[in-house]
Amino acid sequence: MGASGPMPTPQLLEEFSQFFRLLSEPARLQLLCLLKQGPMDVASLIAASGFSQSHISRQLGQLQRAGLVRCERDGVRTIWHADSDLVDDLCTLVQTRLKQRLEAQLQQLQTV
Amino acid sequence: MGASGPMPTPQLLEEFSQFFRLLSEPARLQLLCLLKQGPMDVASLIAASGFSQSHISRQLGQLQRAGLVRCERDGVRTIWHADSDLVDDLCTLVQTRLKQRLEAQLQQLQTV
DNA sequence: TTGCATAATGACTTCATCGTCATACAGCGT
DNA sequence: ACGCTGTATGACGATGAAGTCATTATGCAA
Repeated sequence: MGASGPMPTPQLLEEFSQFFRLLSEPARLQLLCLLKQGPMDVASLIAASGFSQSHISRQLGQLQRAGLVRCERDGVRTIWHADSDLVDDLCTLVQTRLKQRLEAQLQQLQTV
Repeated sequence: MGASGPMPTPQLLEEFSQFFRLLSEPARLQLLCLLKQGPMDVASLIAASGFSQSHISRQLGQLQRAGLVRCERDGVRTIWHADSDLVDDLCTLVQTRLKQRLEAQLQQLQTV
């Protein structure tokens, strides 16, 4: 009953944590959400986020290495695309959980 | 078609990233997985993980504040429980994605 | 070629968090 | 009361990543 799956290997734990670390930075999460709305070049990302050019470039690099975004050169510009629905799914799960917690806390207040 | 949900508010992005940050540490992930197997006291967690007592205590504190674990005192011992299936679900999603990526890379090698 | 615009990278500072050591706290037994 | 065991916490050094500035690479136009 309480039984659960096997313990993940240390390597897998490491990979999981590395992945989650990518999402642990609001800046990266925001870039991912912006790109989710549609492909954008860096200039547009700067305008939409307020971050510096080099900061954005670095974060996109990390996301690209993880396969969460990809880029396509258009002349002198670089158009970036979100390349996975995974992040949305993860955020949806987390959001549901956050809601449950707040509702539970609300109940507690009302009961007492 | 490519249309996606609305941009999350900055506060929500912050909450998401804080949550993912919790999972960005292999130690915490490991503790969560261990507790997933069943409730344990700190001594057992020390034996199973090899981490120091104070380190484990701190990590459990963070996980508790996020509602991912809860504890119950049994005399002088503290029994810790995993308190959510969320992490398993998140890891499952991530693992699926990692697998897809590796398979894609494998295909590339075979095609070329 | 030169000049201009866009994007990526090196070097650096700053800041947060891990992880440890030592200590304090809490509960049980004598 | 005291000691003993198990756990939590303050203080601190070390490590890693964020974010910026300056520079370099890349592509287009004249």
